[in-house]
Amino acid sequence: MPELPEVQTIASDLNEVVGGKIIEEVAVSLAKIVAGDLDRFSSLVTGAEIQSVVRMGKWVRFNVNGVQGPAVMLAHLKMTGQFHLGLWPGDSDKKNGRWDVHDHAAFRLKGQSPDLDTLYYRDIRQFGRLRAFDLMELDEFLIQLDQGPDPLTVSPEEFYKRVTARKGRLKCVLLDQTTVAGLGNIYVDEGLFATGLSPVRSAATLTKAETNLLLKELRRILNASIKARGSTTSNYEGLKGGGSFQNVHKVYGRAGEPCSKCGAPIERSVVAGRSTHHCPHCQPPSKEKSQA
DNA sequence: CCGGTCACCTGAGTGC
DNA sequence: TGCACTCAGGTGACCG
Repeated sequence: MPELPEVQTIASDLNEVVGGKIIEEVAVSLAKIVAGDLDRFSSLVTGAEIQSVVRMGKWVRFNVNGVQGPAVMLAHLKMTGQFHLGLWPGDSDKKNGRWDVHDHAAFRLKGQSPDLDTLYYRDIRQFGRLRAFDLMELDEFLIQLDQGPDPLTVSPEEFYKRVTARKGRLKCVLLDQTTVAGLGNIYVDEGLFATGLSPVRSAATLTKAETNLLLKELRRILNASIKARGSTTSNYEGLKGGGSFQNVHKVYGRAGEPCSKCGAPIERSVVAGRSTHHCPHCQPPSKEKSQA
């Protein structure tokens, strides 16, 4: 589900609402949602104070100060992961909450208002994962993950180098989190449309001017989406509600509708196994951009 | 190195 | 109503 703007929204909502809170108790109702050893996870997280919550690519990163020192909890939401507040799951007592079918982990927070004392992780399709590390383990994990730089902060030179170092099709290269980390299907389609680049163009053939423009357009779109709290199509929302950026998508989810630049119908195709939306007139596969 | 396909899951939408 | 089928914002494994 979520890409960079949505994860950014989720992380900053969390930072505001649970930053500074202490995790008093952890419960996991679906063991596979925690990657690695569950006891290790619980011992790292239980009793820890949440210092801050930030976005790292498409990961939500909780920086915590645990009983045995600093630690980090990472959440990858994949398609349908969400965080929401509720009541600690209990039994008969009316004051207790209940597991929803799709809630898989619960964190009881100290100092939270008594009617919403628990942060739940919910995930309809169960693709997402939670993991926890001490700082040594985190280093190892991040090396193995090999995420690229953030598209919002990467330098144009670095972006040019990373994109053109790859022989694959532009769309695949941008979706690959080792190129840059945070783009997904929606924002790649939107960025390519805004730049007039074909999704199937070989990444290695891009000029410096083209990658510069692509980066500029991606940033413009990502920042506008962050302002709108992201795009809501089905299963996404932050702690404080969903976003509205889907209303200004130019190509994503608009197959058959007229292109906003030239009026030609937007085409849907499949690239890299992902549904891909582009204007065949404004984004021709040849090297040259078509300027009417 | 590269692309294609499947697998992981549930639910919403569509067409018969 | 019901059933069969397709699709979904992500990634990782496997195969040729």
